[in-house]
Amino acid sequence: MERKPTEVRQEEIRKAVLQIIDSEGLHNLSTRKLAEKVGVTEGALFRHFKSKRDMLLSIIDGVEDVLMKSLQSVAMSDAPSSERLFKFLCVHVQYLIENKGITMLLFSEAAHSNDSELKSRMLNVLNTQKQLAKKIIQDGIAGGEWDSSLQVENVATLYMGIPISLNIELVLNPLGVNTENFCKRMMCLLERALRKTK
Amino acid sequence: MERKPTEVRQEEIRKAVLQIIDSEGLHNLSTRKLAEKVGVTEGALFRHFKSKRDMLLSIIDGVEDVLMKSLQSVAMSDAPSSERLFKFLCVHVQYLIENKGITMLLFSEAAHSNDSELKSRMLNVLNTQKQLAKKIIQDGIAGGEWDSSLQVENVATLYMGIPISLNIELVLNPLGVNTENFCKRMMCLLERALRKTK
DNA sequence: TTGACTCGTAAGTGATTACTTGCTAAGTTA
DNA sequence: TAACTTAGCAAGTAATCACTTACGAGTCAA
Repeated sequence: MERKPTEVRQEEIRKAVLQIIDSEGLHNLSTRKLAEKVGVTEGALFRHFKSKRDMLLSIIDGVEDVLMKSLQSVAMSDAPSSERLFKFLCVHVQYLIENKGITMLLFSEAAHSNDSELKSRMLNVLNTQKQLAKKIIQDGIAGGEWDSSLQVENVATLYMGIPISLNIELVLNPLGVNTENFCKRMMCLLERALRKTK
Repeated sequence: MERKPTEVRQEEIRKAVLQIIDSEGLHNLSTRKLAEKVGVTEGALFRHFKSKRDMLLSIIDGVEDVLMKSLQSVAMSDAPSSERLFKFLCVHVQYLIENKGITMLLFSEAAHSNDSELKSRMLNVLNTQKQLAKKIIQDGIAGGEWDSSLQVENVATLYMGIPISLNIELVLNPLGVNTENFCKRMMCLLERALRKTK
């Protein structure tokens, strides 16, 4: 029976939640499995979070504090647009790789949660990601880097599929995905789509 | 108490399963909700499928028989590659719009199911989609339509994100997505990425 | 030393899960 | 019409769900 301060256990629980979602899916996330993974009894979990829902909300807090702030600062920087877009994609993908359950949690809860606070916060994260991507693309077009006949909205829609493409890759090919180069390979295609028609 | 032949009820049940997955997610698909939606008791469901698992397997049967066969025939046709790719995307997207729970079911079960038959069939569907897309792209490059410096694999990865981008759009913007033009808008960007660098 | 506080356990709680049982009436065939 | 099959119902089942309760043991300040 190992005792740890509540902040440490909370972090362990959040990590375990994401691990279970990543490996078994949200519908297999039970407090029993979670307790087993953390190495405590079910009762102990509720010492640190008042409900399962609160664990998920705490995870979103982390996404907003870490990922969204980074994305925001990249999108608002004054680097050239193509550099910004690449950096944006890298930060985005890196975070999803290091926090593997997030993609499914975000996507699944944004679409299907019957908890309106949870749902709206998930939707907000997705929507903000898209708006930031749009800003970069818009800047690149206005600044003459990219083709002015492009529709910003469409490029942003295409962009939003990319992080999930990575998840599909990892599922189809769990061993051999080159996550290092993933961003470069996708950025190369985005650049081709964005460049000016001469 | 309305009696219907088992084939009719089976189809009603499959539709109801997908409706629930689409609107509330796989983790909210219970036999209770399902029975309510179909308009029978829970017991009656098990007259037509021997388990909940069997309902999902029957849905995959449909995906393989209808969607995959159509995609196959489009990919193998002798039309120009850009026409084939557009048709491929249209057939793909059209099916997902008409069977709205499929995307989440495919994606979620392929990644997370602990049922190995279910999982491998879902993976097979995703993998086949990607392989067919690769064939079209490869043909277009070999035939001189598209740029020979492109990596087929990367374009196919990008392609696989597009149907899910549609889902994200529908979630972010449940009323106002122009699904009519979605394929055209995405195809336009794909064409830009694929065209030759002069 | 005592008393408060914190983090843990074991053993519950009622609700919900997928699924089964025993029965009945409608439809079909002999 | 009688016999059989099919598709429905109401009322169960054990298992699992998220969560609670009552209690104990370590830490630390007064």
